Amino acid sequence: MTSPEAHDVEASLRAAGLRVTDTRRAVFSALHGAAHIAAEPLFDRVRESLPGTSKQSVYNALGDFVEAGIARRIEPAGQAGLYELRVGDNHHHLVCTQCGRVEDVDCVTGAAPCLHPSDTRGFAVHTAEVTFWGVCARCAAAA
Amino acid sequence: MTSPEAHDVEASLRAAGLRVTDTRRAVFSALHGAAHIAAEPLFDRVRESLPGTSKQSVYNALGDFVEAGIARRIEPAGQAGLYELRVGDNHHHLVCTQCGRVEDVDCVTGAAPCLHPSDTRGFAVHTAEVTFWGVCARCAAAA
DNA sequence: CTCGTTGTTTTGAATTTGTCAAAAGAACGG
DNA sequence: CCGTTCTTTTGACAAATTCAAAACAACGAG
Repeated sequence: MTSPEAHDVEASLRAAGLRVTDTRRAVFSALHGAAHIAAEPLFDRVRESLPGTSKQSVYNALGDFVEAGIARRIEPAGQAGLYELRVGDNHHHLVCTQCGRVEDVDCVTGAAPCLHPSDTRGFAVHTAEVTFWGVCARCAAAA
Repeated sequence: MTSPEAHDVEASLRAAGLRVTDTRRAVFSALHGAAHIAAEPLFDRVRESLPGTSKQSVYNALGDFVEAGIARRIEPAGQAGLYELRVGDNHHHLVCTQCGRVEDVDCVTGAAPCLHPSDTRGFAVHTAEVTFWGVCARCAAAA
């Protein structure tokens, strides 16, 4: 299941209430091939299958996906935004402080928000985003 | 204790191994007056007490403070970086998804990293950064 | 199947939030 | 008080988005 059937892509887009276009198909497929990817490299990938695509269209598609709930945007401090198709399970992220590598980790304790602040300060909390910072195996080995 | 004694500021800077300069004194004091503040508004505040200061100097001072460990930089997705003097206690943040307001919350469970991923994926984890997303009381009231 | 509406893409500029570099100036240990 | 080293200023530069308007395409109605 490394590349989704065209039908699956279309179905996903339609199910999200989005019109099916070449750009969106290509962006969705490219996202499918990477756990987390920034707009720029994703743009490069999209251009491989759909050469004329503009960067703005990629940003549009990504924004639409996030708004529609079929993609999620994360933004580890110091990096460009990353997009992922894995949504709805409130999973968390490991980020390497040296090379920036990002990996998924399952949620520590159940469903969103999965954690509750000691004092909500009057906020209606709906999500707890957890980012684990550390050094990845490769960077540790290199040192 | 809304504004620190000049002596305290100097002592803090020196203790961090930093030379004491007008810019740093002003930046530190301005930071002291706000729990979290972005570079731009902080620059405005600094200019009130030290009009000639350049934005670059403010960025320099903030970067130096972070490097020296006397300030911390957080970067909630979608916002400019925020600086805070509260360091060393691995506390977390509540962020309003509507207005962007940020509040501190004490760490849920003890000291850093305070949480451990279910699977470290080979990472040597040293910090768990938790961001609680929700709607603040004011925004909830406005809706 | 064709049209029209509505949503999408393109193009190109603009914005925000910083970083880089070099020269001038200031801190502080000796 | 001097000299070294660090800091500040100035101004250019850069990355990652966002904005806006005009051209274009999807797709439901007829």
